[in-house]
Amino acid sequence: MSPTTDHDTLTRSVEDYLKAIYRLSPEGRPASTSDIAHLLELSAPSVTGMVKRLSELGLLEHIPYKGVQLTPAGRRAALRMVRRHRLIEAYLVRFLGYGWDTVHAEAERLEHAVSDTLAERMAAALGHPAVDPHGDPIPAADGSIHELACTPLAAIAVGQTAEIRRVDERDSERLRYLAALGLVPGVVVTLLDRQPFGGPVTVEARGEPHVIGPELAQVVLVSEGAP
Amino acid sequence: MSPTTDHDTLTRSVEDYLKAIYRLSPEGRPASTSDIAHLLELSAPSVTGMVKRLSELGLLEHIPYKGVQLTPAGRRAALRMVRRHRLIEAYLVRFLGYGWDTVHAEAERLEHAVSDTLAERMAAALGHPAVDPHGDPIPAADGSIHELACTPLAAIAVGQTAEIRRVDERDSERLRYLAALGLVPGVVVTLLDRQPFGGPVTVEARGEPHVIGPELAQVVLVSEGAP
DNA sequence: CCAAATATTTAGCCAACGCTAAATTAGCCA
DNA sequence: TGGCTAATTTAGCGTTGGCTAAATATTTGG
Repeated sequence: MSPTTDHDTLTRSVEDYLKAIYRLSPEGRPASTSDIAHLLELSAPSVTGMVKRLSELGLLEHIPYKGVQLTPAGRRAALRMVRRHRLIEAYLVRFLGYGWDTVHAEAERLEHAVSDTLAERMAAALGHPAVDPHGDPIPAADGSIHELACTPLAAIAVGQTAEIRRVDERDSERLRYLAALGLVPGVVVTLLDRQPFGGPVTVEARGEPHVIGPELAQVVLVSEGAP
Repeated sequence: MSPTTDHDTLTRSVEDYLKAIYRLSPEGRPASTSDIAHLLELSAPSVTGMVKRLSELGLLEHIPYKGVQLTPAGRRAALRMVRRHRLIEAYLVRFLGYGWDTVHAEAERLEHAVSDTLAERMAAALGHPAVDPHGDPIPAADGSIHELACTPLAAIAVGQTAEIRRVDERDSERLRYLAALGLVPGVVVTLLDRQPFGGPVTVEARGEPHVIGPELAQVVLVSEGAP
């Protein structure tokens, strides 16, 4: 209820900044100016300028040359955006024929336009899902979120079996490729082989072996718990 | 395919101006600066300024001190917004529990954020409806639209029977009141009485008589063709 | 421990879009 | 037709949120 918490006074840009800072550091560690600039594809001075305004709005704290941390109000606002984004993705995939590789861009625009009411109606229509189509957890309306403990596929031991939980959503090419291989959340995989020095790994999914590069194996998150 | 037709280069503001100008004159008569200003709740000088920019973008033609007319490109862009707006309203009422009195504000924001793809998917999910929940016709994707010939309820003859077709969507209070009276599109009414000098009219709807003021009777549009 | 490389901020600029106050034009009426 | 009023435009300004170039701080490697 503080004036800084008042939504709808937040600009599209402001919302993007808060979301970016949250993504860079969900735990609240300071995030660097240049990381924010890189993530939002903006120049570093633009970020410095906006950061100054956001800190005046009480949404974050800025220690010059050191970094930026969301205040509780900033974090709340960021989580609200994350919730919307993921609910929208889930809704579009479930009800409007979107694929997991195409929802991101649409959600990126819609998240700034939906009201709280609409977000909650979508949540209800979906049966209040816990995760979005990429396995990312959807924060609750009260701002609580539990990230489930995952490790990159690249990091598990050879011979180990695990379930795919979550895949970075941002590159649609990559998502299409992974879907073609059947490497989607819920699928159980076994690591058959790993080449040294950052080489490719071989995984078995649905009885089929696949060789995938290390950077892919880094963004596919799994958790142990073979059924 | 001309550069001026390229969508997504259009700002939220630009889209609002085009829509407003279209609403003020669907037939293409010149619209006045101050009418635009009034509709958008902006100052007249702001409108003059934007009008200059829009005419440089090739979206309208401006004869100073005379008025403004959409070019074909401007009209296309306006109709695209109108289509989205009405599809969104229809979708929200049909699938997400909105009432006809609450959809307008939500659609007003969403129309700027949905992609063509999403608009068409909503249209498909709805079965390509011809009208929105207020009876306003939804332009086709190719920009064609047929306004059905209607007369204000205030204008029909005493004793005449007609069907409610369309109600101005913008005032939710009014919409709620009309819904409470059962005066919604599809309902057949008979004009029982009209008081002179802009006095109230009495209509019968579903066997019940209702006395309504002249301004209400002006925004409820009917067409003759009692079943 | 200092210098070079890197990160960050400051300075100064621009475009979009809003505003008010003042000037101008149009339209009307005597 | 001349002037009054109302509509419209021009002038000048403010905010948001970008940018580049230059200055400054930090970090790192020799």
